[in-house]
Amino acid sequence: MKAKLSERQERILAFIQQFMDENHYPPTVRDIQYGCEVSSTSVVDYNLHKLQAMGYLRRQPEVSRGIQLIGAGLPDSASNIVSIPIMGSIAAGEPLYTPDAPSYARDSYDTVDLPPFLTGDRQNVFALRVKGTSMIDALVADGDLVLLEPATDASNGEMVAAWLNSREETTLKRFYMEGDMVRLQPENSTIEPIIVQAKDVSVRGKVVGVIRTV
Amino acid sequence: MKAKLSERQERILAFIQQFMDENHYPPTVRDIQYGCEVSSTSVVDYNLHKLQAMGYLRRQPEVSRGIQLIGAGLPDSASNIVSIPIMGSIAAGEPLYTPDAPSYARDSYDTVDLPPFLTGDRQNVFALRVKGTSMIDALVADGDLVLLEPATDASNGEMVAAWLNSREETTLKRFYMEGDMVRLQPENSTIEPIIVQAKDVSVRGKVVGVIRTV
DNA sequence: GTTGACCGCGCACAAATGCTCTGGTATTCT
DNA sequence: AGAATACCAGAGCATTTGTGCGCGGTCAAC
Repeated sequence: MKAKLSERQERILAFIQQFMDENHYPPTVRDIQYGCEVSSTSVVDYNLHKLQAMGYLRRQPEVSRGIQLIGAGLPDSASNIVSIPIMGSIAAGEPLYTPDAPSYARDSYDTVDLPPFLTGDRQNVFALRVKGTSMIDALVADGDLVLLEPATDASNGEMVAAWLNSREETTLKRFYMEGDMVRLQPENSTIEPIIVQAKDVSVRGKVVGVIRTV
Repeated sequence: MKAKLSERQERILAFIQQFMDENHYPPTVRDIQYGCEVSSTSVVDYNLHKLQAMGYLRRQPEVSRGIQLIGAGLPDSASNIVSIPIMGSIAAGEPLYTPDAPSYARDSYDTVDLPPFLTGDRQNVFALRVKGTSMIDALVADGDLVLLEPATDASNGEMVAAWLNSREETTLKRFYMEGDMVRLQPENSTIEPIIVQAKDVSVRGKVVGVIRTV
């Protein structure tokens, strides 16, 4: 089914992409015709049918601009994105975060748009900007963005953001409950774990992702 | 300028959003008419003009489906996503990657959809899945997704994917040219750098981002 | 009441647009 | 060579679709 594309088909495909980037709706047959210097709409129609048969796009019959590109054969479901608020930074102090703030209050924060595969089906995911290198043993660098799901407790082995009374700071570690002690294991196995009384540590959220840009 | 919306206008706005989520092109005036149970197209037109004047959307005159939502709060769900191919894995072996494959040949790979802030304006960004813990000194864990920009050389201090002849493996390090030697400095400062002859190392790409999901 | 802004309704026109029909030109197959 | 196939060109039809126009209703101000 995946035959090679003719030069004209390549061009049409590229044009559709460009068109949808510039305007935010699909082109008409005639848009493509002029944009690709084709002499007839029928040629465009012909090649669109070909491209559809090869799975590069989908068309809605009888509908103007009823073209949607199918990138990489994915049936388009991945195209919606979610806005995640960046609710402060995490370093030594406590990040400013109120778990049950109304969702509309998210408007007051910066946000990042992310594809849903990063958040799964979790609700109320938020992000924190990491300041400093204190999380380096959790494989998190200065400037990284950490995605968190609000939580107040965790299962063993989960990566959590935990508040340590003794140090008065929040840190990212793997969580292990051992009797009435809690072991906070760094992601980096060459670093020693922290073991504290359960009452001296409180979970703030579970880590669901880390994003680093350079 | 930001007047309050009538119930009908709210509904129209919501319908446009829903419509663009389901199909991936804007609705026609009549789509809105039937979708919002309005009795006439002129009413839709009237309200669309209103909404446009209030800055909720933009219309292209004389153009079918020439509607695009703007406006805060509504993440532009359809566009602003780039598809990045996952071109293999990086661990001990050489990742399979041909730099000048035609762009549509990307179809043969899995892809991830990412917002553009992760790639900047770089071209041909691709992704590699990290296998194993050998990159842990670069703050990269097993299963992470590394975003790379193709490159054959690098400036000092840049994070690169480098092939080491002596070890026959690709690794992620910061790149420093020092005379005819190259120092590959781990991101994690507690780990010692690798220093090799310049001829024994070849840069494969620059790291532009790291993504971790748990 | 009268006026006028605001909003809705129905209709109709003209442009935009998808699609088809006919015919042509290469290239490949038999 | 003849037939089949793939692709293109031009013209035109039928539907889709944006837009304008006339009319009616509501409501507050005067």
